[in-house]
Amino acid sequence: MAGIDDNVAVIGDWVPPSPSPRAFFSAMVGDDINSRTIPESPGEKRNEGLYLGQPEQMTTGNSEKEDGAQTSGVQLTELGTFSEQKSNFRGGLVERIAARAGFNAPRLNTESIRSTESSMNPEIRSPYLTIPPGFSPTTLLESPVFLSNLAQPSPTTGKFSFFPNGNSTVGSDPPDKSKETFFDNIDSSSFAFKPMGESSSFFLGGTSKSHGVEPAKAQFESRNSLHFRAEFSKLTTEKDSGGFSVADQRTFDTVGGNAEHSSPLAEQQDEEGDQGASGDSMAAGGTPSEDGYNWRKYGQKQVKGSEYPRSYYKCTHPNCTVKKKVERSHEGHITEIIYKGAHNHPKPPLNRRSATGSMDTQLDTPEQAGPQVGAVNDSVWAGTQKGTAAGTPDWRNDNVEVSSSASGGLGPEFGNPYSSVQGQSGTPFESADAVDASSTFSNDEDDDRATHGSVGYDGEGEESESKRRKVETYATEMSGATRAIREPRVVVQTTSEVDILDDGYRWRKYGQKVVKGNPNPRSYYKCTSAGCTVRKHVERASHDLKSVITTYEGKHNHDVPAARNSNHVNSGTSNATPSQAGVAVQTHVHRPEASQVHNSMTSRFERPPAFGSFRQQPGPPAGFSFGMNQPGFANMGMAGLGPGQPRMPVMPMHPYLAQQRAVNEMGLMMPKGEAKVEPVTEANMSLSSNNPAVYHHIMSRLPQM
DNA sequence: AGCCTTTGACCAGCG
DNA sequence: TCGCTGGTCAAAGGC
Repeated sequence: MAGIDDNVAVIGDWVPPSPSPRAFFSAMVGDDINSRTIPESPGEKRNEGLYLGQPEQMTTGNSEKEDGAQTSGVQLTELGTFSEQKSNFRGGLVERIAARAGFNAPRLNTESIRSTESSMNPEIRSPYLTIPPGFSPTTLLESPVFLSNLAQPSPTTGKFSFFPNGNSTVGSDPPDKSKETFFDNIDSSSFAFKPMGESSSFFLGGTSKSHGVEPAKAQFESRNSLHFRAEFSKLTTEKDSGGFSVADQRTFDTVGGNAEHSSPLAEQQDEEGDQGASGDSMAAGGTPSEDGYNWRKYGQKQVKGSEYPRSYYKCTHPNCTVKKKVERSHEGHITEIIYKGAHNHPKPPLNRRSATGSMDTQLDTPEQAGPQVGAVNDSVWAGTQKGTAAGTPDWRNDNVEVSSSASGGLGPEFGNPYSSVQGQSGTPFESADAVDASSTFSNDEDDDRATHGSVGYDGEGEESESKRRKVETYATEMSGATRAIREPRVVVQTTSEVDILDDGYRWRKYGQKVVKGNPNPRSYYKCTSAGCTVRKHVERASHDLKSVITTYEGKHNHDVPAARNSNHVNSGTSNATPSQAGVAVQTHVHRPEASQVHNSMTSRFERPPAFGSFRQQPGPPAGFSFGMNQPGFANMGMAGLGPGQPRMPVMPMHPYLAQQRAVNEMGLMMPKGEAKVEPVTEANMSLSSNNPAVYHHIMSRLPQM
């Protein structure tokens, strides 16, 4: 998450390159994806073309997870293309990101990627594999750009600005005015969560965050939609399992979860995640600028539980107290970014770093929203993202909003950015790499809290607490679990009543318990898909009953069930999930998230980007809800954007991205760049609903970035 | 000259 | 009370 605020959100900066959110929306809304006229940069277009162009493939892609080979094949192809394209772009994400971030984002190895992809196996895809060293999912998450592209600003990055901001332009083209208008409207109204900054999803549906980008390792926490946090925590299976005690004790399958995590794949992923994260993360977190804000490194040290050194950054803005912690792998990939506090100022002009790339700009935007807003909230690091404030221009407001209405804000914790976002109100997302579900759980509690807390929590006191929580959480996760294993964890916090439950996936409730710090019982769910180890737990935020915090753990190996996809928003309820209430919005969001989670988790990103938290506002804009809500591609699909249907403009971003966006909007930390990068998104948008595939693709890309 | 990074040391919280 | 750990400070150096 961007600073805490801003966490990760790398994405934001992208704005320029990527199509503006508006464009996306517009596209989504009105036009068929195909019809869309969003201009893209050549490179981008290509990507899109690739991805988008082949919705079917995308779909297939979805299957990828499940089907490794075939899909993978497709993906590979796409990915390969992708990567290549990226390279072509280069301006591409990586570069952009780097520029933005100020750091050098490792470039993707196309080759690597290809190979990885080629491997097709989900495993192979593991973030590591997939993600080129250069990319770290984390980065993406963090990178404001990413989000920003989406339009979501992330707290961290401050990009949250979301659509409104320059992001909208993203490069793309201006959709029809009508569309634009649409967006505009949306922006203003719909996106309450702008504040979210980090939380990714948000943006539209929270999805925005784009976590996608960062999948892996980084955990994202986006609490409310507002904030997103991307945190990377490694969970140990044991922890989870052990820690996890359910009051009800029904039967928790947690065990399995743990095991799962421990699975080689998981490990790989974790590792990858780390790597990827590092890479990406670097961009995101690593470089301060990634999120569009200017950071000054004031310290670095080796943290006990962490494999990599942790760098401490302060926002250089005069009165801004936002800080962020970034862990990078030796390779330079960002493995974790934690934002603390919310920016109380708009993102600085691109200037140097930001200037670096259009991407920066974009990134910035998104993140800004998030973290920035949160200024006040400095909750703990995690909270950084809090700032999330949703995309509102006023960071501060965001915070407020966020906190108050969870919905709105995402904590930036995740940096609010990313991560931090979590906070408050919004729905935070955490995507951590928790490998083990079980572990996750145990950790989750803490984590979640932390995350959430950070973001959301209003008062400073809360912040402090939240920080602690986060810190603790992280520490716990980090240390406890060996990071090695981290699985991506995504925490999505939605303000609304909506649960993430409806994420399009099928869930089986296997436990419920009251966790410390929250009088509200937490329900544990497992994905019912065969072979899928993804788990999630859902609980109401103690501070805001309206806020639902969903934490996803596990990877990913399958797409959203078709039916569900179709359900998406409207359907509202998801299978297992109880809450449907969220209604469309949530649904979208969730789904995306879920999908994201699944995908992302699986995806190479070491850390999954936070899924979006999208905070949806209690009442998602009607029109939007759909789009907005949709955090990720998945969402899109879910949204009912069928392949044939006009997709949501939302973009086809893959879940992560979406999430990121969300986050950004939330003000969370989403990774910026990548997502943004993505123009892809746009392209993605064009993609059909098959989000999963898209996600993957995107994911792939991102990392590459 | 200014800004940022690096890096060792210091401080505070916690068990 | 001690030790550990995380977070921060601040001098030195580089760009």
